[in-house]
Amino acid sequence: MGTDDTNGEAPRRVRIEDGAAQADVSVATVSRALRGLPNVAASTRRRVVDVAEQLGYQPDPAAARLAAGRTNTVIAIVPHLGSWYFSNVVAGIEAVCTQAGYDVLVIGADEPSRVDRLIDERAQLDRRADGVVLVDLPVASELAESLVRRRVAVATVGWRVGDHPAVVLDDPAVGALAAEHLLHFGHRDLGVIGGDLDPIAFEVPERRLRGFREQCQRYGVDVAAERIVGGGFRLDGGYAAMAVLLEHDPPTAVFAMSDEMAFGALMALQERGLTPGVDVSVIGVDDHEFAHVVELTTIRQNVVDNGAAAARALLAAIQDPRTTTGDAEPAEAETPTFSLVARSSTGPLNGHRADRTLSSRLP
Amino acid sequence: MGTDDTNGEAPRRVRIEDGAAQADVSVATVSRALRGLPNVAASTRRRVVDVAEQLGYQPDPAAARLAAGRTNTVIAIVPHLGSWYFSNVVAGIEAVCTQAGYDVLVIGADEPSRVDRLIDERAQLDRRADGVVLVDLPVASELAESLVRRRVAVATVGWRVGDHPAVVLDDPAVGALAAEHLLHFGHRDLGVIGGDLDPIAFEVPERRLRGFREQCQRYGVDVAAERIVGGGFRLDGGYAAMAVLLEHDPPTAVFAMSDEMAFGALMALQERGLTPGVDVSVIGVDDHEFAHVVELTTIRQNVVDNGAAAARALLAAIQDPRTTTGDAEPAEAETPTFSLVARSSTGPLNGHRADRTLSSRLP
DNA sequence: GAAGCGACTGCAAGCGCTTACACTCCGCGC
DNA sequence: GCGCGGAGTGTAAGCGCTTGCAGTCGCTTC
Repeated sequence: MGTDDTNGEAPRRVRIEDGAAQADVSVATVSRALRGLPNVAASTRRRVVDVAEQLGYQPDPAAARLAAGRTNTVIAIVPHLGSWYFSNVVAGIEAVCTQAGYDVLVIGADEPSRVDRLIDERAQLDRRADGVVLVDLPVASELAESLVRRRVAVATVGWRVGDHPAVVLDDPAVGALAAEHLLHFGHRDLGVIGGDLDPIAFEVPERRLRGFREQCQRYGVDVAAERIVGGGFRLDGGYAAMAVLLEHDPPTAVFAMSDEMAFGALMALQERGLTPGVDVSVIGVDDHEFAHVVELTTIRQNVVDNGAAAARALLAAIQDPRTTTGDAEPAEAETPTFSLVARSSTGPLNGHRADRTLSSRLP
Repeated sequence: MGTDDTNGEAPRRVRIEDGAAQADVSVATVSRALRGLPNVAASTRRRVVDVAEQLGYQPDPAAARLAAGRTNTVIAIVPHLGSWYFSNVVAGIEAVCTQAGYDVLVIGADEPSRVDRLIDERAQLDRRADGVVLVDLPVASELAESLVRRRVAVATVGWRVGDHPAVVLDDPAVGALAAEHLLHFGHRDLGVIGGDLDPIAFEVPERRLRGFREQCQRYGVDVAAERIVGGGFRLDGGYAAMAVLLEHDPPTAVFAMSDEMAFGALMALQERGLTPGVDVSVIGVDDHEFAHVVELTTIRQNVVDNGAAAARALLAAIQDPRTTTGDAEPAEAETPTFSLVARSSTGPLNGHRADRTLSSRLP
């Protein structure tokens, strides 16, 4: 063990015993005082905190982890780090966790197989983190349980596993709201752009579609199967899907299950000289920051908040002692809100552009 | 220390000594064998590796960190996790580091002050990671040096600090290429949308502008100061900037320093019934995935690769023993490549739409 | 006034690894 | 035939914390 290699004049690290000596207490007391544990006299705590401050002492995370068996770390596993949706979810998770003093480890699960392997016993997730946020990752619930058995809290976004805290948009309601908006405008020939988030199958499209259809049925409207086209939740998928929809017997209004797909759909329209909201109405989901620029009607959700809510629920689960004993109340996360944001990409069936103004264009 | 609380039937962890016993060697040998260290007989190594495999043994990272003083962790600090550019850089970093067996910790430095505080001695970055990637964060070089003194390798993206490995686009050349493209089309009335990445001042806009102007000068063209407008590298900023440019004596071509700003600029044009590439040419930088959809001419760079390259250089620096002794060769990172991607948002001065086809529309 | 009880504090045993150092062989040179 | 060096292995001392347990001490409570 290098005791004193003075080559790079590396600053000597302040250890807990330095603080203990300085404050004239034992290391145990320093540890307790600094972590806000009970059974420390107020005056002692003051003194210790002051000394620590003055010395610039902070406990070594590795040592603390080893000794305590807690890592103060949260892992965020997302299908694809670079995409708009996931990166915003991660941003929300990071903000909350960092604030709470937790480190955030990110893992991109670009290959689906990687997920299982990750959560697998081997991966030692339990040695790395106190909790994991699974974002839109359809892991088998046995895997989640195996995590919990190993004392790792689990929270999910967009996907529900067992009764772990989950932040899941009320997708059927979102679908219904989209349908209602289009139906209300008089549209009866409806198309849907949705489909799997390739290569990971997940339930969101199905749920949104269900709500959409149910609402249509209330109006006695049926959505033809050939008017439901997959778009893979990506821009080019939306573009291609709209092209398919326009090919034969085009709908007058289209529900795209994400804004990115809606953008692609809009491009396909424009390329054909069709005006969104007049010739064909398009509604998306998310309220992506580009949506207001292209005047896309959409159903807004706050993606960053979704991540933050999941993180909060996760931290609560971590800190709830009952979690480890297995008899915890399922710590339910806040349900995300959503709302319709009407812009000019949707309009009444007969294309009356009416009194629509541009006032809502830009912030 | 809880020795055996059988409440949740938590699986007993496999420790190194289990492997040692099983393979009939000492723990030291197991440690060496598993980490590929020398001085282990091939036969012994085989045996140990097999046993570890069979037992599912993997060393506890916390214990390894504490004992070895290495963390096998890399921290990525970015201004804003949710933005397209940064999240893609992070994706590149994550891919490389995970591949190499390093954990990736992310920190969003949304408030600029947070950066200094982070790198500050207090923050114990050295106890958390072996290396840090600073993405477009203009930290003072003293801070970087203080990190190095504490044995933390540093690599940067978009910004150069001391002679640490840096992945920096040749911004003047990018500016020049943009200028050349527009000038070549005959444009002489040029506008620029650039400006600080608020709230963090950094050099990129300045460098791109310099190259742009120098190229213009070679054509005897001058860019009027009032035609250089800040856009904050965001979509709405680009929109607003284009509005300003159009207000009075509009340029015939505009260089937007990022695609996001260019998208905003395009919207501003369309809103006024102006056709990009005909009435006003617009060129961006990045080749954002939306660029090909709106037919934006741009200068492509591979953002994910930039992150990956920085990570590779960082890992090399971490593993290079000279780094710690201070006399390391500055491990230079690969220089990112860039290339012009011509689409229809730019065109010849007099708006001849010529033989442009839509063939390059979508993949 | 003795016993009892909390509130504090300290002692010391780990947590599960890594690694300096010591040791044992074995082959080889002279 | 002996010494030597190097390869391979083991021993054990930490790494810097956390925490169970065992006090210590000043007050209540009968």
